This record gives sequence, structure tokens and C-alpha cells, in this order.
Amino acid sequence: MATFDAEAIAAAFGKYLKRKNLKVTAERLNILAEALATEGHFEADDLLVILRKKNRKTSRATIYRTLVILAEGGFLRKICLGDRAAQFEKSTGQPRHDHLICLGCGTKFEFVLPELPDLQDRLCRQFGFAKSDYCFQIFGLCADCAAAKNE
Amino acid sequence: MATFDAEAIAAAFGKYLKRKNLKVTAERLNILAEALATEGHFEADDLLVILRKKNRKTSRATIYRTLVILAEGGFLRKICLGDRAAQFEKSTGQPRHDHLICLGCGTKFEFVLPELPDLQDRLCRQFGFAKSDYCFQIFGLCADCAAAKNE
DNA sequence: TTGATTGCAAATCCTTTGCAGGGAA
DNA sequence: TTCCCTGCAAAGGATTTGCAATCAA
Repeated sequence: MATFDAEAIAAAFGKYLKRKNLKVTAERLNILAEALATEGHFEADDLLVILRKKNRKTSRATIYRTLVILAEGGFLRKICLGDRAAQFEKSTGQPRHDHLICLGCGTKFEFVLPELPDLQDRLCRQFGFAKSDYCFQIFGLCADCAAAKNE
Repeated sequence: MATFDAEAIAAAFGKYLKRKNLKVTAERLNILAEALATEGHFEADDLLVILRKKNRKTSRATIYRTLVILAEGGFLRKICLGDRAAQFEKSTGQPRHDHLICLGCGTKFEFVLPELPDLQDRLCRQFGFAKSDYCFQIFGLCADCAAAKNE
């Protein structure tokens, strides 16, 4: 049901690795595959658990090292959602979105602000800044938690 | 040269503490005072060092515990700028601004996007979300670093 | 007096690193 | 063959926590 082609991305990752003089290893491909198969956010440890379950054991160190490569290559996006551990999400196959994060129940709602890209571009032009990424989160209480609080 | 009244804020903090059944202690007031006296961002450890220098020794644990209270009370804002340690800044006496962060040299440029509050309000209304705070950062290369890279 | 607060040290949690053996090119 | 990678275990850094002593109310 993916709106993107995991195989094509794996191939692109392979090319990327070679271009950077990095080696194409089973571990790296497995990590990418699981990252792409994950809906929504995940953290390093999630991948570790999933890979273990599938008997594709990979050390924590390798996962961390590979996540850095994947984020630098633009295959994944690292996002800070206020959790302790760094969160990641795949950067392909879905429109760029940001999050409303409920401080009550922890639910994360995705949203798209269509005006945001233009505003950012204008701003970056003013500063002569070459944007590579951004992060935008809104914290507060979701409708349910807000209602519960007012009861 | 503060555009805000530190004493008034300290008084408000005192009231806030009482309202929450927390005690007004010298440690808590000292921490607030130093936080207000700091221009720009700081992290927990910065306060520790400053307080030590001033012979207002306070344990690291108390600083962390107090920062949580101050952030919850809205006296400080916790911001994630991609550093390892959590960053804070006072939430009064300055217009709300966000940051362009250069991945090359680490410089943080402040900016204000006047449209942002309205966009967020509209969005939160759509979701029935009660916003309490947000965080917005743009990562990339500043003009200097971008120029250096292209040389 | 009484329960909250502090400081200390230990404990956690996430992440990074050094190193020796194994593997891609 | 030649480095690059991996896994392991240890190191690291930030933050939290348990506990006994201390202090605000």
C-alpha cells in the first residue's frame, strides 16, 4: 500500500553509498527497508526490536551509525518531538507534514500548512540562508484532553 | 537594560509557587533571577556555573527540578535547537522569535514571522487544539558557510 | 510540627566510540 | 589485498531519582 517504491529507494541508497565511498552492506539495506516499512515515527530502538524479531540482528551501534547516513542522504528525516530519544520518519512517499503534540495524552496529529514553504523561502532569502530542513511542532492539549481538564 | 521587570516576575513566580502549593525557596528564586539575567539561550549547566561563581551554590538536581517548574509556569520556554542539552530562554521581555540554525558554524539567527501566530491559531481551531507553545527552527547553511562551500 | 525541598550520589537513558575481527570491493 | 563495517562493551553526557538531612510555612 506504499505510495512509493521501496525497491527504487533502496537502489538510490545503494548509489548514494557508492558515491560517498561507503559500502553497501546487508545491515544498511535492512535498516533502510525497516525504516521505509514503518508508518509514522520511530526511534533507533524500534528498529533494533523489529530487526531482532525478524532474525536480522543488527547491533545498536550500527543502527545509530546508519541512521546518520540515511538522514544525511535525505532518505530519512530526523525530527524532535520532545521525546527523550530522537525520532525519525521516512522523507519520501508522503507530503511534508508537521505535528500538533498533545501534552496530555501524547497523541501526535499531523498537519500541513500550505503557506509554510513560501514563508520560509522568503525568510531564507532575506538572510541569504540555504535551508536544508526545518522542524515545526505545536504543543498543547488536544480536544479530548482539554475537555477532560475542564470537567 | 531589561525591557521587563525582574522583580515583578519574581513576585509572580512566588505567587505561582504558592498557588501550586510549592514553597518559595532561595534556590528557586536564585535560579529564576539568573535565568532572567541571561541574554539569549542557556542550558541547565550554564546556570550551575553562574550560580557557583556567585557563591549561590545550588545542586544540579535542584536546577533541573526548578527549570521544569519555571517552564510549566510559563516563565521560561524550553527550546530544542538540536544541541545535546535542552536549551531555555526567558519568555518575557522580548518578542517571540524563532531560529535559523547554521549547520556549518552553529550560529543561530533569530527571526520573527509575523504571519505565524495567525496560521497557528487557524490550525489549532481546526483541530480543536489548545496550543500552549510551539517550536520552529530552520536548519541549513548561513550565507558565509554557503559561500565557503562553493569556493 | 510537618510535609516539601535540597544535595548528594547512584541510577537511567540515549548515543557515541575504541577496538579487534569480518567483509565488501 | 585494503580498507571499510560490524558488534561488543565501555565510555559519555544529560537528566532523573532515592534517600536522609534541612527548611519553609
